[in-house]
Amino acid sequence: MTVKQRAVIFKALGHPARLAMVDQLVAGECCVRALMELPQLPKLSGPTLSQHLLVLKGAGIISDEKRGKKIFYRLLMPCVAEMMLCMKKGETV
Amino acid sequence: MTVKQRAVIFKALGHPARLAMVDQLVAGECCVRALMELPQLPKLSGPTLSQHLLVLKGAGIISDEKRGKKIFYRLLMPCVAEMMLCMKKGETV
DNA sequence: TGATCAATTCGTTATTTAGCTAAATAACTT
DNA sequence: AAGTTATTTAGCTAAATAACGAATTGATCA
Repeated sequence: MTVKQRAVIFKALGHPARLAMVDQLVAGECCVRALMELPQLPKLSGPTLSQHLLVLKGAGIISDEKRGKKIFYRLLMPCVAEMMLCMKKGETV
Repeated sequence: MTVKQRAVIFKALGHPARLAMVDQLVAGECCVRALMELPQLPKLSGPTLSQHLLVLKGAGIISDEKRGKKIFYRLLMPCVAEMMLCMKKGETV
């Protein structure tokens, strides 16, 4: 993995809204509506969230799958999930 | 550790120049001149690098110490070092 | 003291990002 | 077929970021 590739991943995670969504996705897949209603997010518009999801997808962190009229997002990188848990605990940082 | 705090850290790591410098610091402390000459960095000016170092410092990822006329930077977060090694190997991601 | 080296701060410019509203698409429901 | 729900695309503005050269600071060396 090159420096550039890694930078794209970190950059994507470097926004509170995107990080909050990833936090949620660590617990399991979600549709956009559910992500929109997270209390940690400072109520952003639907389109704005959609853009953030696109950024995460572009970085390869999440994937989406359409089922019925909903689109479900899922975390692709287990390592990211571990990192999140580690950082949230505040251990070692 | 809150979402915002974590986002600041990821954001700081989300730039190729900063990530390349962190990569180098994983191996041990460095002065700015040494960091400027990293082959992975697309030759940026001194002032520009200085700003990037400030961002990393602001995020709490590195610290600096003046010794003689040089300033040495050092990595503060062991967890970040581990993450880097893990990602570079490309395992699990 | 004056020159030099290491790094930073300042002031400016170009680019990118974040957010919004309005409009469009896609799939279900009646 | 028309309406509803879920989400994205388009087009825009304001704010943040990245980069540079010039000037500045602080410490050593001659």
